[in-house]
Amino acid sequence: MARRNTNRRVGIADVARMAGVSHATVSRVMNGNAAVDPDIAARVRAAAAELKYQPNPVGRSLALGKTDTIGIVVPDLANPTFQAILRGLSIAAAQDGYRVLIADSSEVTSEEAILAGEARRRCDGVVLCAPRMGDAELEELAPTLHPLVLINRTTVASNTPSLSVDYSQGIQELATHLVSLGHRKIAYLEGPLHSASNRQRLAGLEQFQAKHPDIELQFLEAGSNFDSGHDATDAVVASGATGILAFNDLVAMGLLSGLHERGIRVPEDISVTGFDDIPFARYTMPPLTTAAVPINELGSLAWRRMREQMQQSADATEAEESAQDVFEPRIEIRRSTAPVSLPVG
Amino acid sequence: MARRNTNRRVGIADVARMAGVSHATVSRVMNGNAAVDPDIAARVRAAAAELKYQPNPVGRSLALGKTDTIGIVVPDLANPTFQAILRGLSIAAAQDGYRVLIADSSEVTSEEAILAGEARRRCDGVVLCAPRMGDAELEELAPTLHPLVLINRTTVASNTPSLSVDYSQGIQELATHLVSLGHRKIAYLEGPLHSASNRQRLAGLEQFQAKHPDIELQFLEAGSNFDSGHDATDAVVASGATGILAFNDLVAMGLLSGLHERGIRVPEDISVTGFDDIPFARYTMPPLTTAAVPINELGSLAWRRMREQMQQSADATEAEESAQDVFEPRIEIRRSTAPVSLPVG
DNA sequence: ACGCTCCGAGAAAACGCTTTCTCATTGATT
DNA sequence: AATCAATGAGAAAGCGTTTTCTCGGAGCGT
Repeated sequence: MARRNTNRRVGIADVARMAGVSHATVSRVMNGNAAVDPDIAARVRAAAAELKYQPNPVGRSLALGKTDTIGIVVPDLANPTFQAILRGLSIAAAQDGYRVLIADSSEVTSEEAILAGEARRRCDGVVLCAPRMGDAELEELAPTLHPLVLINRTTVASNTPSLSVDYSQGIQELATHLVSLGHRKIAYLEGPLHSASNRQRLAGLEQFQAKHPDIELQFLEAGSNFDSGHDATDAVVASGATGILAFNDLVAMGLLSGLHERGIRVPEDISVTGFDDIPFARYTMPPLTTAAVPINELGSLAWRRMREQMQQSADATEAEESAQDVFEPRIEIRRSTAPVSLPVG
Repeated sequence: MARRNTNRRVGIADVARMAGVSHATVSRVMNGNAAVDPDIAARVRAAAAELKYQPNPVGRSLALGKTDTIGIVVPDLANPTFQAILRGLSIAAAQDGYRVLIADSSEVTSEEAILAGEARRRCDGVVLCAPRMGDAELEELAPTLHPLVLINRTTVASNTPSLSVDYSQGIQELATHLVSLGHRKIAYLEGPLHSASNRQRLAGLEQFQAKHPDIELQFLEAGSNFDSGHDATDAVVASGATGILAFNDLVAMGLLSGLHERGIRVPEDISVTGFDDIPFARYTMPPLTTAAVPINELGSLAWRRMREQMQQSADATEAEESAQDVFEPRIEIRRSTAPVSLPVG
């Protein structure tokens, strides 16, 4: 015996007793599974209503082998990108009667695998955002998490869908935009060093450099949040670059603020670009030129891929090749970028 | 029988078989509950490790009568305030080994009660943010949700803790700040009409009016998001007010942007205040004068109250008077407010 | 050497539900 | 009128744990 019987919630047995039928019958009418005599069904329903009976989800989960819940693991819930993914996912999942369980790893990479595993055990599937997890660890982890959908990561086990943003392409377009405005000295404010999406941007810039050997491209350390952009202000000024590609909008905004404090005008003196097009990007002063990622769509597509995968593993039609969705960012030209001003002198 | 036995996950029975002991013993060593022979314990642990056994949380939940999960229902996950509460809650709860389950009512008030009930059944407790739910409905719902903690609402059933922000006080301080700058015509950009926190601000302004009968106070409809602030720009201009109290920072930012588009300078022509001090408030142009609510703290305190309550209902020490925490906003004077400019002429 | 106590492990019940299995009852068919 | 199929409800097993209950065996005292 597990718990004292005191204070029990109303259970299926109570309804059964009140309606004068067996548990089984109550279950049947609640789920509309098998044919049951209309009179009896009515009696059961009346009893259930009278007692305000609501099936215990834990019991159901155990019997059914599903929890109607999916987990999402994110590195940092303070990041607008993950907030937006979470939101898109949550809304889409809710439409199908699923809930989402959060696991915030607080940027502690070593916890991610554990959290993901735990989430998977509690839920019917996991959406994993783990930008800094090592590739090897991811490869090992992924099979144990199935159904799994990856965000901004891919795995060789090709039956796990992944959604990603083409950061390489986006950053190249932003860089090209700056060049088209006449900028010749460009600096990239790097994101976290081990972040997969930072690596993609670097790769994109390498391609860009190859195409534009005449452009002077510098790399400055920054990070992924507002403060790291703000802190990078001096380095930016020292670099002498006229066009700045920030890792993301947050970093760009921090930089904007730092430049403003030093009386450096944007875009007259320096052009700045962000990345992501978070909701606030259009309201900075000046409004931020950035690469727009349809992030809510990403959240809801994540759910769709998850659902597909849960269905096909229910059908036991295993190992189907899964979709690899890549979102092409669309650059959004606002007023933080402008033609380079004439060199003094 | 519920599911086909194919593809089963490794369960306690497998470990028991491998170690040559009973389920019970495995459970005992996994939980360190009773004394078990060190040799046997070692054998069990070895088997568990070998099979990578991880207890099924659903089974545990059923046996233990707890899920180690709490639910939070929010009206809109896009709102930075709720994002921050969620985050604070999630991090604090995680520290105690609890996870949080999200229920986003998407502003559909009629769904809130249902979502809350469902969340409660799935979880060990619920944090409820339901600013627009009717008082009567809340009174009826609250007892069924226990352990429950309310955000920005109170209930007469005084054994449910509630955390709230003193919006009345905050808005009065902001208004007083404007007055001290010489503003005599002030407009309040109202939030959603049925929102409890909007009502509190109105009440605060009523007190303010009583103290300052000479001030001309106008009420303009707006809403709770950026766009509603932006849309209210014309009305603001038409009102002739020189000091604007926006419902919250989002509305203020929208207004800032609208005013900027019309070439109206802030703070030279019009002073604007927000409410909440969301992270972006300090980075608007100009930085926004606002009332700072320690929102992360609110999230973590919500968890503490929840935990206290779960403990005391475990102790069966029922009906203890619960804490009603009210946070006093601290006004944060930035550059969106300034002395009123001399009337022309 | 016998009986008593104590320790520790297995058997089994319990958590709350779903679903298969089984069987009684009814209505139809020959 | 007697057999058969169909219908529908109850009994019971099963989901994966934890925990109580029970009991065998070892250690102790006399």
